[in-house]
Amino acid sequence: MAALRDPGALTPLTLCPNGHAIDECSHCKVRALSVCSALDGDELEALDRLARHVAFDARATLFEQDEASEAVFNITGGSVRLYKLLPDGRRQIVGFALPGDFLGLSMSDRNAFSADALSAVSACQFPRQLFSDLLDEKPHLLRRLHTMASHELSLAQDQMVILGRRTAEEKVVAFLMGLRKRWSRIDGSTVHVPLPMTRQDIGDFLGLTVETVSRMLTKLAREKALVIVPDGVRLLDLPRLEALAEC
Amino acid sequence: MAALRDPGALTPLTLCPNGHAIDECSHCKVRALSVCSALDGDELEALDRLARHVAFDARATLFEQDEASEAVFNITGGSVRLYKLLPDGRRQIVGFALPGDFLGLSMSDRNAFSADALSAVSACQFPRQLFSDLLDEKPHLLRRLHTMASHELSLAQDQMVILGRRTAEEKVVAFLMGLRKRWSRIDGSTVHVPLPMTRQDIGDFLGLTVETVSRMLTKLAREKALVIVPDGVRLLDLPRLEALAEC
DNA sequence: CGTTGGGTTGATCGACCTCAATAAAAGTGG
DNA sequence: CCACTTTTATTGAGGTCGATCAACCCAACG
Repeated sequence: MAALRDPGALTPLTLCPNGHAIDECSHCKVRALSVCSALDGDELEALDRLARHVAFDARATLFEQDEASEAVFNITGGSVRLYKLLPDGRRQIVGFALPGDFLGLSMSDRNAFSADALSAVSACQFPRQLFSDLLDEKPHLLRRLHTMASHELSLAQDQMVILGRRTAEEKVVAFLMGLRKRWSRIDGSTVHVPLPMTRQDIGDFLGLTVETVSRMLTKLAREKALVIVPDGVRLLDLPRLEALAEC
Repeated sequence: MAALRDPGALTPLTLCPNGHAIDECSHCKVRALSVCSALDGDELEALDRLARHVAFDARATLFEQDEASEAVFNITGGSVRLYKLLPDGRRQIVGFALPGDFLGLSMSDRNAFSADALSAVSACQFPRQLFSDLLDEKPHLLRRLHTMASHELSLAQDQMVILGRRTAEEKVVAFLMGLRKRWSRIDGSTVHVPLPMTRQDIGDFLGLTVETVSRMLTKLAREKALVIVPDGVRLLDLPRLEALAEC
């Protein structure tokens, strides 16, 4: 695990040769959440032969918008920011990838967005074309991928409601509640919500400015709905927060 | 086709018995755009056995948010509004379905949104469970569905940029340009953009009020960037509009 | 006809943005 | 380990874009 913090690692590092990968997978903490779940021994083996276990330093780029897509990733640790840039510099973050999330669901040949590491990130990397070929051989894997893509689509539509029809306060609360739900599947935590991204990132995800995000968080803290802690928040008044996030 | 305008048709009508359905399909105008494309004879036949050709009057409901999903649809004519409602009545339209579009890509057992007809609509309807079973037998069909879902996801992410990081004017222009692109694949038109939805619908899609949508359209018309015509707009200054929509 | 549902236009208001200053935290190099 | 810089976060004052409220027009239709 020391390799994760290798200060020179601006490019992916192979943590272990493919020959040992089965061992890696059997220890994988996000197996049940990831694309690998619900695959039988045969399928998992085929998938595993394609996998390279890689790590990225915080701030490293996984891939960039409009570039040819060479690989797809299954995130096993850390968190990743996914965003689109407008020509004039305005930025919209389209999602944050957490452990268990899959990048490249669409299998398209060009990246629809950029992705970079918010913290040290570990991932399983698969060559895109080989992974795509495998999908044609393993319908079970394809079905799993489709289920994950459908879930992503559903989250994207929820985000549309948040962006289009909610107030600044509601946006921030909905964001926290949504993130809390996702973290809880990973680390089981209930009231502590780690925020590995900056206020600016949250703003660019919610269609707000940094200042407004900061103001809303302090307002919620002043009203004792939550406490701001180092690298995150602790939720205090869940009923009130759930009412604000509604549905 | 008279059945499409049957005034009593609040529930789906079968346009033809299943036995004739192959004939229906061979005449289908949106075949190349829809889920049916790129399927071989065997697959198309299996799909066809499940299909019921149905029609809805304008304003009819195809299905409602949170209800158990009983069927999936392939739209063959007309247009459909897809939306989510907040408990307090605020509405976010998550998309407009045009001919060739598929409703139910996610195959989930509950509808993530409501759908109702903006105009008279014709569609191929498939029982959800049977369609899902067919996906397990025909990987080719699943792959096609996944490709369509990925495309939807990409559109949803583009919409996030529009909702989160664009001005009212840019939103309206981006909406028109996006719709133009979609219509052009169906009817080949280039500068005429039919708008079967109300200004309110456009507002609820873009996160704006009716008044703002109306004001932006008149502004664009005043500046000779477009002309407002009955049931749509005609785009005049494409370079200017493309510049406003950027990327 | 009157009624109803869309659409447009104007006047006013307020939620959020912008600009600016400061504080706190995290690196960085000696 | 401590000065120094850089990045991130907070807070305040003032401005603006789009919302709200209200009036009116127009076409469709019973």
